[in-house]
Amino acid sequence: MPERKPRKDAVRNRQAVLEAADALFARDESPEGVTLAAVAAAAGVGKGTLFRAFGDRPGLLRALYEARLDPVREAVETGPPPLGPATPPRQRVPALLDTLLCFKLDNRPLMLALEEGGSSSPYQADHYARWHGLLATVLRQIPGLADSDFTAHALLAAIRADLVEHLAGHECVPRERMREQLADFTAGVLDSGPARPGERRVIRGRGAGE
Amino acid sequence: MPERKPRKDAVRNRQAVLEAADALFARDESPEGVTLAAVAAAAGVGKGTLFRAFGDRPGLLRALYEARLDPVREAVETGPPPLGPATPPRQRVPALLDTLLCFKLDNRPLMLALEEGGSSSPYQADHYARWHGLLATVLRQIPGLADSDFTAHALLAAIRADLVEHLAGHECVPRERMREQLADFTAGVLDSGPARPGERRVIRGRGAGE
DNA sequence: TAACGATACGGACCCCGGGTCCGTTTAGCA
DNA sequence: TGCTAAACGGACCCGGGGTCCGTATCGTTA
Repeated sequence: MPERKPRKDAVRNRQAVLEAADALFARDESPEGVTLAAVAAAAGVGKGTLFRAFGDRPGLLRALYEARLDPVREAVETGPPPLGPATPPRQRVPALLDTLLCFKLDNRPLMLALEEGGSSSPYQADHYARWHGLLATVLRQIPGLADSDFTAHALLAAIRADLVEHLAGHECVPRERMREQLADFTAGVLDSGPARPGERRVIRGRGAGE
Repeated sequence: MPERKPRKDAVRNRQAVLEAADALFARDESPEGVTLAAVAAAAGVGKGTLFRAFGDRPGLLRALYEARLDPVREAVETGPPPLGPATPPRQRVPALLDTLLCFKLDNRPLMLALEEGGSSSPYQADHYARWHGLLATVLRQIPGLADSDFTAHALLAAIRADLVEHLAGHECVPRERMREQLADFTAGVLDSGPARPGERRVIRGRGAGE
């Protein structure tokens, strides 16, 4: 793979676009309102340049996300407890979720655009697959938990960008409050322990079709 | 409020559009692909008619949703246990969630379009507010639960249309399996019981800013 | 039943945003 | 300094939501 180095102006422009996008997303609260033409203009660059550098809207969002996420990812992959791999699962799960929540709180417009802006399901995005995979793996190491895959999905759903935005933005729930609520909720899920045998809850029909 | 009766052709056309939309959403799996022009054409009606009858895309979706939901709503509001108001909270919560899940499974494309299609947050929609309000109210009657509002949000998030679609459509999780998973998850949340005093879980920093 | 106002119809039209194309410019190498 | 490959940029295209208004239809009154 030769992978010849890109031209200087290319990297400069790429950077300019990244910064302009960052600024625009931070300023406008509605990510839908941020147009790619506007980003290009703010970066002092033509639309063509922007699209060549990032492919399409999701591509730009992804690039922005990766850049911001980098320190977090490192802390998760190789850092010390309570985030790093050495942490016992029962502690690591809430730490991961809390970190993700804080990240989303710190990058509300971006995360909103990333997760919910696209026309295709956020569950296709591979950043989601990564988090889900990690979380499910850690959950699997906690004995007595029902279905790690589903549990991971459900826990991640509790901190979806638009829910976070709704709580923080519209209902004005303060940061620390949300963190507590999430922690309590997570603890509830994790503590539910091995379902005492024989106490399976029957849900009883009314399933609107079958 | 006189509220004079609408003309016959108006109600006929309205009905035709509703049915055409129903059919189109059922056929195409991707709700994004269903264009309002296509719906109008399928109904044998001009776009103008469609927009006069329903206002805009969300309006049409809402109308479709209300129509389908009607029996469920009735069962919830005035029906017998385990859905109706007479049910003890601990049983009613899982019953409500299971019902909602089944409803979403039975109306996947529609619910997908309704919840995630719009450019604005699904948390603004008042159908969400209704479900959340009901669920939170019931949760509040269960002693020892941390935060009913947040818990309601989180439980509803676990059955968001796009997650349901992802599991049912892409990961091919069968209906009964999903119902079980949801039931187990819900039970875990509900059983977590009154947090033993003094055992508050500290999440310890790493909150990406503060 | 004829005539007339109110109501509804329908599709051409507008707007806007994502994405493309290609003639022009520029970096970087010899 | 000259040459080529790479990058630039903005005019352009496309498709979908939503509007407008001249025309057709309803249904009511005489």
